Amino acid sequence: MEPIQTVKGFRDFFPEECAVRNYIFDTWRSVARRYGFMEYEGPVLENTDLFRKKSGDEITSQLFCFTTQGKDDVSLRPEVTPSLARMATARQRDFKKPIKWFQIGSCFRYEAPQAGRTREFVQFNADILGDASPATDAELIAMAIDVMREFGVSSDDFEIRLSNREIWNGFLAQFNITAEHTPTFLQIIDKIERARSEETEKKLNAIGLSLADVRAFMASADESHPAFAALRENLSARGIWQHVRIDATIVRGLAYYTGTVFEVFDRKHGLRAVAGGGRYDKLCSLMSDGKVDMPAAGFAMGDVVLKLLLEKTPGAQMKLTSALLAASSIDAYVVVVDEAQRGHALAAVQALRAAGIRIDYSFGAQKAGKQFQAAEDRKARFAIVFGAEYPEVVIKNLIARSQSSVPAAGLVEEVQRLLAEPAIGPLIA
RNA sequence: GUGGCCGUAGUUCAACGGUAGAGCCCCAGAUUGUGAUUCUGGUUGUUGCGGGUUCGAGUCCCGUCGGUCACCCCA
Repeated sequence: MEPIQTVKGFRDFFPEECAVRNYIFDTWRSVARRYGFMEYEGPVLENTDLFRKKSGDEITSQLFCFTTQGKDDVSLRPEVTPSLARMATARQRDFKKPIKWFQIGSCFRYEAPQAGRTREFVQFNADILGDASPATDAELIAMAIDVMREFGVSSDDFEIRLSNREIWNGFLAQFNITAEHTPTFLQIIDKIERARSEETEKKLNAIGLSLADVRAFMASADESHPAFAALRENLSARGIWQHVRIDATIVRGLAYYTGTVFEVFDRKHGLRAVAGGGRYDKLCSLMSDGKVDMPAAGFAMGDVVLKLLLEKTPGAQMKLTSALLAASSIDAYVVVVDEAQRGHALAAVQALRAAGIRIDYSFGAQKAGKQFQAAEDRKARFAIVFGAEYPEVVIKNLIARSQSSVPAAGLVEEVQRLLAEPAIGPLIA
């Protein structure tokens, strides 16, 4: 019989990987809450029309879509912004503005898996709706920066590449290029650093432009451009403008963005963008058929590229390792040396756990050596030994290799006292 | 969607077209109340799957599935 493998591009999370995933989620969540964002969640499965409405029919080739028994045409979500737009516009009068929401959840895209790209991935989404000011854009960029710093990724390792679609609109107007050419043009700009210049020149000529004009404009679009003035002032006041670099080639594909656009890039490893986002003032109107016209901006960060970056960045690697150890270790392992004391040991296990102490022990009779080895394997800080001397109980510090003895009646208090002391030894978080 | 490379024990990898192996891991013992080291023994494979060539295929060929990388795309 053929073994059943995971579906192409989907992942198992064994405890080791699951701990990494939890660490990433916890970090995202803690920064978002620090910024005063509220967590929400939408359905993983949506009517396919929701995504067609935003992006057009051709996008369905990269959707996980199928027809249900009830003949509904549905898709696993490739992103959460359409769901967010529906939710926010449906009840927008119930929420004071600005609406600051974040979300963490799986998304799905039917694409060829490769480095930094799977078919199932988790995105962190942060959005601010109902406020069109540059202060909103600044808040989102600041949060993106703080998320990276919270992971231990420094300015040596990442940067924010910032642009604004308005500056290209101004450029196109200056050369009297009609709006119908805008998508084509932005696609050319998106690829300008990767494509050969003859190709780019040819494509630009086709819509009445020249590469020299575009290059000249890009060189002029530095941080002194008026489109960046308010953002620059805001982020400078926070002391984080140095993370930002103006890069006019950032246009974010063909999406719904209308103003500020930015991406988070690693600076050393040539990875895909870690995060991307920007202002999308027309999307709510589009998704609500014009009923709700609400400005919005947001960004999304995926877990796959982020994890690659964390593993390649020494400072982030250290934080990750210590978080993993803290998550996987236990406080104490109860060693039953004299099986006659198992009842007393179980009572102590219950009492210690009730006090919030992380305890493990062996289910059956085991030689003492095995039990101490198990305590070591579980990265326990203490071993609590139940032997013939009961009601005296031995508490052994597995790091310092010292031991003491307490009456069973005072065990919980004594263990709490010992745990409150700073651990002596390496790598205890 | 296109192309390159890869697929052998739980894992990391060997094996000229000629009997499928090793390290690690795991389990047990040496060791009757203390973690290391060491030693001993043990479990595990239709060589991803399906065809073909051959006296004989893990090895060569075709297909397929999966992994990986690049291109396309990247909401």
